[in-house]
Parts: sequence; C-alpha cells; structure tokens
Amino acid sequence: MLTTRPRGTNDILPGEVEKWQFIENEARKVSRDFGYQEIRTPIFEHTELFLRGVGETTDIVEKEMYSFFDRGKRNITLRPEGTASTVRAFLENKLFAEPQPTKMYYIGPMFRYDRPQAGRYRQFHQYGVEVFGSHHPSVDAEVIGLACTYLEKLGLSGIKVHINTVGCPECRPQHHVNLLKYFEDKKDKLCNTCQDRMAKNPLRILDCKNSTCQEISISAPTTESSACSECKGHFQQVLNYLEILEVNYLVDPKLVRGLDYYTHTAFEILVQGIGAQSAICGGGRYNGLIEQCGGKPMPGIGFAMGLERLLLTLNNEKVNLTGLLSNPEIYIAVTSPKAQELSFRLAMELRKKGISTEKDYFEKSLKAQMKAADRFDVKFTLILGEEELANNKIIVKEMATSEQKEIPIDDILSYLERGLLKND
RNA sequence: GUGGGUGUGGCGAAGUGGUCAACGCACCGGAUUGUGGCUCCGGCAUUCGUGGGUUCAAACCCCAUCACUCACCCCA
Repeated sequence: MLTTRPRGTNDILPGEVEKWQFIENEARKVSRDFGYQEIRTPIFEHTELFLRGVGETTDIVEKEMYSFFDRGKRNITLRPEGTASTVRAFLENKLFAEPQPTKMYYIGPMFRYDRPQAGRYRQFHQYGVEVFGSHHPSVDAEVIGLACTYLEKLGLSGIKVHINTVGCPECRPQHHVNLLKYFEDKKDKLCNTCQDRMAKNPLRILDCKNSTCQEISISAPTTESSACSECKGHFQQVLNYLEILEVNYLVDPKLVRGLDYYTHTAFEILVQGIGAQSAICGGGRYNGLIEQCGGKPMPGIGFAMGLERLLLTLNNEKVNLTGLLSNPEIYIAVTSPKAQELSFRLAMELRKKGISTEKDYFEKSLKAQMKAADRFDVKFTLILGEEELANNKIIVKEMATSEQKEIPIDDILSYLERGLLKND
C-alpha cells in the first residue's frame, strides 16, 4: 500500500455511513423544528479569525491548530470549531441587518492537532447551533433543550446536563481574586499544573482530576458566589426556563470551559462508557465574541456536539440503528451470454422505475448468482437464460418462499411492481 | 508534548528459537449436466508492521523505526 490515512482521521465506510446520514438528517429535522437554518462556512479561514475568536491563550490556538501558508502567503487555518466562522459569516454578510435573533446550525468536519484517543480525532465532526442577538435567558434554555430533544429523539435516555455560570467581564475578575485568595495558602499541596494555573487561569483548578486538587477545590468559592447580581439573576432564570422544559440538569460549580469567549451560561452534556472523553456536547453564552470579531456588541449563545462521540454513545447504549441499510429488491441472474444484453436493459428499466436492482458482473454460474442474490437479501430473483429467451419469458423466483413463475417478458415490470407493493 | 499497551492472511486468533506458520469466520470453487439459505469437500500467508543485529537456525532474543490503541494536558 502506498500510504495510510493521516493519523487521527477516519474513513467512514459503507455500513457505517448510513448511521451518519441518519444522525445528520435527525439534526436537520430537529433544527428546523426549533427554527434554526443551516449555514455552511468554509472549512478553512484566515488564521487571525481563530486567534481572536477562540482566544490566544487557549490550547486550541496554542498547540492544536492546523495552520499553513497558502501559495499566496496567506496564513490559513483548518477550522478547529464552528462558532468563530459563523460569527464571521454573520458579520461579513450583514445578517445583523435582518430581523433578530439569528438562529443557525451547522454540521461538518473540524480539525485539531491532538494525540488521538477514544472519542478524539484530528478530523472530527460537529453539529452545532448558534443564536445571535438575544440576551434572553429563555434562549439559553432553548439551546440546551434543543440539544436534549435531539439526543432523546435519537433514542438516548437519561440525558444529564451539567450547567454553571462562568460570570461576565464585570464579575469574573472578582472571582479570580477570590479564587487566588482561597488557594494562596494551599498552593504547595496543588499539583504542578495547577500551580501554573494559579497564574494563568485559576478557574481551571476547579476541574483538575488530581484527587488532592479536587479535595482542596471542594470548598473553593464558586463562580456563582462571586457572580454579580446580573449574572446571578440570569443564571436563575435560565434554570427556571430549563425546569419549564423539564430538562434534567445538574448545577456543577466546577464546570468551566476552555474557550475564552464564554460568558454567563456554560453547559456540557456528559455520557458514560465511551472512554475518558465523556462530553458529547458543550456550549454556552459568548456575549463578547461578536464585538471581539469586529461587530457591534451583540450577545450570542450556542453549542457544539461531537458526532463521533455521539455515535460511540449510541453504539454503547445499544440504540438500534439497524434497518438503515437499503438492500436491492431485485437480482437478475443470467445463464446465457445471449441474455446479457436483455438483462442489462431490464436492470436499467427497473432502476429507472425506482426499483433497486443488482446483477452479476462476472458471468458466474447460476448457483453462484443465486448465492449472491441470497446475500443481497433480495425479494425476487429473475432468471434469464436460453430457454426463457426462446419463449420470451423470464423466471421470477420469490426468495422467501422459493416459489417461481414464468412471466412474459413484456409483463415483467408491472408484475414486479405489483409483487413489491404487496409486502411493503 | 509525556506515559502505558499492541502489531501473525480480508477479519478474529494460536504459536515465545529448530520440518510444510494451527484453528474459526469471511471469500472463491465443487458435490453428475440451469437455482440460494443447511451439510460435506477443496482453494486461499515462500511469511509473521518495517529495517538492522545475535545465531548453524528467529514470527519467537536484541536494537531501531513506523503504525495502531488507551491515558495525561485539553477538548467535541
């Protein structure tokens, strides 16, 4: 073999691709039901979009971007997430001039240079939604409710939403101060990375997996406790709306998100049994992002769902995704070279009528062709040979019952149409 | 970037120094002359990720390298 697929990428093969089509179609349906329209943005953007949009100090920007110079010496990056591109398209195409809010969704590949592991790939796929233009807490709840509805429609039960408020530019500095004050005298006990986090981003100490760090964090000041009254109020209302939607949520004071742009509401949907990467959906509010990208101040909120992780979960939960495969309905077996042309034309006519039809491509024995027909699990096998050709007839064998009849060739189309209708 | 595990035919998998590299599944062919699903028979790796070394002899030992995989960081 010349080479293999690049590390962290996957071929989605026949048999698997039907599942993708299914979950993508369901995403489109649910999005439409909630009033979201699809947007398709380029898979690569100018690097500066992500530098500003995602945040210079995030891991994504610092070590995970697929960036390169194109032949025109432009600095280009394969998109690592969907929100920045959506905001850019919103501004560039002046969608803000339309009636607000703007509710959009996207489905497509994203790229991050990570070490692959279960549920993490260098090219992965996300279904995401974004709402621009409204601060209203019901929007936060709607977006979360949309994610839950989608997952439930796919057959996942017991969805649990973890939710928190990460504050706003007004109160976040105060929270940092409170955290630093709290951790100051305990610094020696923290793990090395958390000691670094003291300086860089003390918020992240809260979700460190080191057990002593966790113990220390238990009684750390929560974001909610340091939140300003506006943030608190917003958060309470979001929770209230979630209850109206009967969304099963858990306030998780330790939930923080790694992207710089989040404000107020942050949430994740976690599942078990698919490895260490258990968040299949993450999102939150980003009220500063549109302005950050050069627009007028305008609030926004959204989520992104990892489709590989979703598929892993559906698989793990034994959600039935079978029956998505479509087998041919008819197999045409040919036993005489003379019958080849007629059978070929017949196959084409059936296909044009919307009757999916398979045939042999090797001039195999009838036995072998019957075997193939059986494997395709067709309803009828047509047999065409010298005798049939001579009599202007064709044998129709119903595979399930093994019954077979001779039908005049001229009547075969209508005969099959009736026969296929009978059991559908 | 760091650490662990694994690499034998299309897939699963035995074999840990000494004839032809088990077996199962899948695939292909056949079991009297034109018919599937069961059964039976036959076929299917000059070769054990790759390169080098040790040895009379290596899939099995050593070194290197690559790939896959899981985990950390972080995220979907």
